[in-house]
Amino acid sequence: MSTGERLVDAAANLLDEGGDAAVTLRAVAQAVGVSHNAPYRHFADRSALLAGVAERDMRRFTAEFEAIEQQSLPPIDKVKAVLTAFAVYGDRHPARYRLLFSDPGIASRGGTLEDAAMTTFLTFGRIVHAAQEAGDLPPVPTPTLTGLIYATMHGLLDFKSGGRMKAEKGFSNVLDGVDLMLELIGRK
Amino acid sequence: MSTGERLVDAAANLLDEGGDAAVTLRAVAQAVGVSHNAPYRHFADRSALLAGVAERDMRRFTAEFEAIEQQSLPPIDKVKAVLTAFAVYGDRHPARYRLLFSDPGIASRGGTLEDAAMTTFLTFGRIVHAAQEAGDLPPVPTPTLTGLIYATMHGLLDFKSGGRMKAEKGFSNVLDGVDLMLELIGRK
DNA sequence: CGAGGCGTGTTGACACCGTCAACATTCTTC
DNA sequence: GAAGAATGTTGACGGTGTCAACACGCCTCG
Repeated sequence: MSTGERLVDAAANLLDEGGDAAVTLRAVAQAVGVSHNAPYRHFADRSALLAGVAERDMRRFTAEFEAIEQQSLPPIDKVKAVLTAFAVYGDRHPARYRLLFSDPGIASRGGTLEDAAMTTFLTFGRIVHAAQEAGDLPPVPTPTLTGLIYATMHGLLDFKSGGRMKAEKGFSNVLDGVDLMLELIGRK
Repeated sequence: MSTGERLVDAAANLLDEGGDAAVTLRAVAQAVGVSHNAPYRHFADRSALLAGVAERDMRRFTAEFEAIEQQSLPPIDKVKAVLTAFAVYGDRHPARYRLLFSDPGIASRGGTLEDAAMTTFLTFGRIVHAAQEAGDLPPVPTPTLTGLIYATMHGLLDFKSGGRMKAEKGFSNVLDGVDLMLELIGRK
């Protein structure tokens, strides 16, 4: 594994253990066993390192979704499987989840990360489209519906990972919210 | 205006102008015209100052919602008015929006801010409940439905304010997404 | 074969930040 | 009017991102 990859790995671990604030270039370098300035040989600055983590995880999402797409399942169950994958990731790696889907300044840095994010979205879009054709989701334009489901999922997860999903929000569980949404949205 | 209030004001302005990173205790102090350590006489630390901004804005939301509640409008239009208020605020003050509804560590600091957030949610809940009674929203439990609408709204706004609402997401506008959601969710 | 360039790593420095401690001043209250 | 709290100031500390300068090894090409 190259030093660059090891830096991304270490940054991801620190993100899991101590959140965004724990990802210090110095701490990352120390975890890999190099000097405090070595990361600059691989990433332009701290933000670029975090973008590296985001891009790696985003590509993993795409791969996971493509695997789901090719399973033999009812189309609506594939949609649920994708949303479950989001929820599991958000649960296990809240700081990384927020980095990928909520951090400002990471999304807008353009380049390969943006491409990866779009690919993930388009993959999900194909799965939504199949569920529409099966009649399990309403026949509104696919990108719009995909965006709406995506955003709902994200809102629930962001509330949860930000500590804002208390009793008064009416859910004990993100997936309950997802199921309710799909039920309400689904064609009657 | 007390120095404490002026500090909150200055912090809110810096948030609008340069985002979270621009809110330096030293910059806030300078904007108010006091020494770099004066803020510590009013807030325990940087996080407490930001929580002060969040609480002030959260209470303003509650007041705005209560005003909407008492207008003479069809119940479903009150729901839309509330969601529009969210959207306008998120558009004008993205960094503050994220502070209130997405920042981890601000929500979980407990105390009066948490109370204010719950009050805002409950106020919105009453407005949703009225729309349910009018038959414009499905008769699922009100806290659950309120949470779902709240989360969807938040997901759309968070994508937008984080620079993640591109063409491929299917919306040019947050309110389009909100309208679609209400339409899909509304009883047929 | 050797010289030069480039990728990689190191040390050291700088400005800036949040925070703490100590001291000064003003306001309140009995 | 004195005591004490509230408020403000100066100065220092460790930690952080980043830049500059230097060192080493590998590849390339004349």
